[in-house]
Amino acid sequence: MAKDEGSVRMEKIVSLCKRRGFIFQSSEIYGGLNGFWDYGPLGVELKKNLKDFWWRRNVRERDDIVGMDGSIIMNRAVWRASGHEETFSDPMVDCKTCKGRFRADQLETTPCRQKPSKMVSECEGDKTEPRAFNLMFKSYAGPIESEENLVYLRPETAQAIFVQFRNVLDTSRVKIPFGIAQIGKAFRNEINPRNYIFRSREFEQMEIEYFCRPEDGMRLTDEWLEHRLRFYEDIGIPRSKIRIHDIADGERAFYSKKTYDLEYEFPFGVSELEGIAYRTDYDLSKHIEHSGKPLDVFDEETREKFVPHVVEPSAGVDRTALALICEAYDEEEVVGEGGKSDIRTVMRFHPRMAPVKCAILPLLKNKPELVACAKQIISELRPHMAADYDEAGAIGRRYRRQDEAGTPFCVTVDFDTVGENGPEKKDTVTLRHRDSMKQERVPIAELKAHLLSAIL
RNA sequence: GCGGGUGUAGUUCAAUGGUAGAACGGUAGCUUCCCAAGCUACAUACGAGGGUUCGAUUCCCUUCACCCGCUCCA
Repeated sequence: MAKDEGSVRMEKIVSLCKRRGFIFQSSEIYGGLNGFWDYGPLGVELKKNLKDFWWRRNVRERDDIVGMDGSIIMNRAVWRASGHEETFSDPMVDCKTCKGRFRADQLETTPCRQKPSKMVSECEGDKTEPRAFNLMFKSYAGPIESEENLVYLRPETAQAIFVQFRNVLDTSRVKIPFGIAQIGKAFRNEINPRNYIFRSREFEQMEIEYFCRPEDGMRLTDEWLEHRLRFYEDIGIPRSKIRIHDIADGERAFYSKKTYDLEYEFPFGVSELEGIAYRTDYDLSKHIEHSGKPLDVFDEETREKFVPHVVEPSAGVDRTALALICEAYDEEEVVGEGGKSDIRTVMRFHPRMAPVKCAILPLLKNKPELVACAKQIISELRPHMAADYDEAGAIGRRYRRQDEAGTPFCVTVDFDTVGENGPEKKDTVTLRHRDSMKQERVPIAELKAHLLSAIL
């Protein structure tokens, strides 16, 4: 069967990610582990840029959102209250006819609800395939592997925010409406991880729980939608590549009154990057019920207490990083001076997301004055941005290397820079632009400001 | 989870029942080199385990991983 365009493109992207050190298979030398991935030197920079920018936009640049960083392992009661422990149990089969739910391994011994003379495995009911609901990884806190010590790796980051709601409210002088933001790992024991890093068993989320008055929930959900779409544009994912999926009544989680999924057109299909869910007061109410603690707030206007409602924009870090990679990947035909053409592979990251912002290249490595000058320049840039130094091979080869890494700027130090060809061009360098391949002459003194303005 | 496919240097591929070649890439050196294809040298691979065999990268089995389709995605 012929491979479709998306598969071919995806294979090229996967290959480049390995070749250039964006993404590796976890524990690869031992054969890997299904559903787990590592980020290499370039990948970790990309992911860090994404998280840092998200944090800047949603925490640092706003006065109504504060951050926190919850532990991955929490008291088991958290997951009882949230409903995860109950819902994520053993593989279950639902019967659409009698509405019963049965353990898949007990179908032969469980009587049918409607025809108790028959077992579930024999009745006529329209049954689903067995579904494994318990997606939570288990471990034990403490040396004894006992039921009392059982803990879960969190399957979502949100609960850490809900259970610390009171502490944040009491210590940070925030007032409704306000949000708590968090970036962190979550774990789901997915039955079949798929699509490269898109669905993995260990992943990172960046999400906000935005607490508000009940009457503001719907409006704020729409406001967050716009805000989040702007974010994606600001990291280089155009609005035209994002599909907004307004989840219909009946398809949403039962506690949600409104949910938007933001989906990106990946080469393997349109898939979710982020969900913006109006979760009402479901989560806080559940924790009030289970913990017995007052998680409501006092309304100065109405002189009444109420449980805040919450709007949750929840984005997948790894999925967004993959979207950045997919969006950036480009091949273009370049015709050289001799009429010879070749394919240039270039990662067109937004400069703000690019793993390396700038590469400093001495034209020749066996000329000490060029090398010394280049090293001086990079030492001045390094406190301000990720910069790379490369002296190996022909200059054109080095440009192409940086193209595959997605480095937006290359700075070349040549004999003019060190004043060998007269004083006019002394202390200037060639600034080469990744996307256009155009070059300009820039004074070294202006370099830092020039680059910083482009990558902010 | 089911079905199909694929596993050989970093990547993309080749060959072979007698322990493997290439291209690109990488490293080192040469080079007044500004868009990969100038020169020289070097390094690097049969996913793992078991079986058949005098001998297995090749055949068989198991397993792991990846890809495609279905399923699933509280």
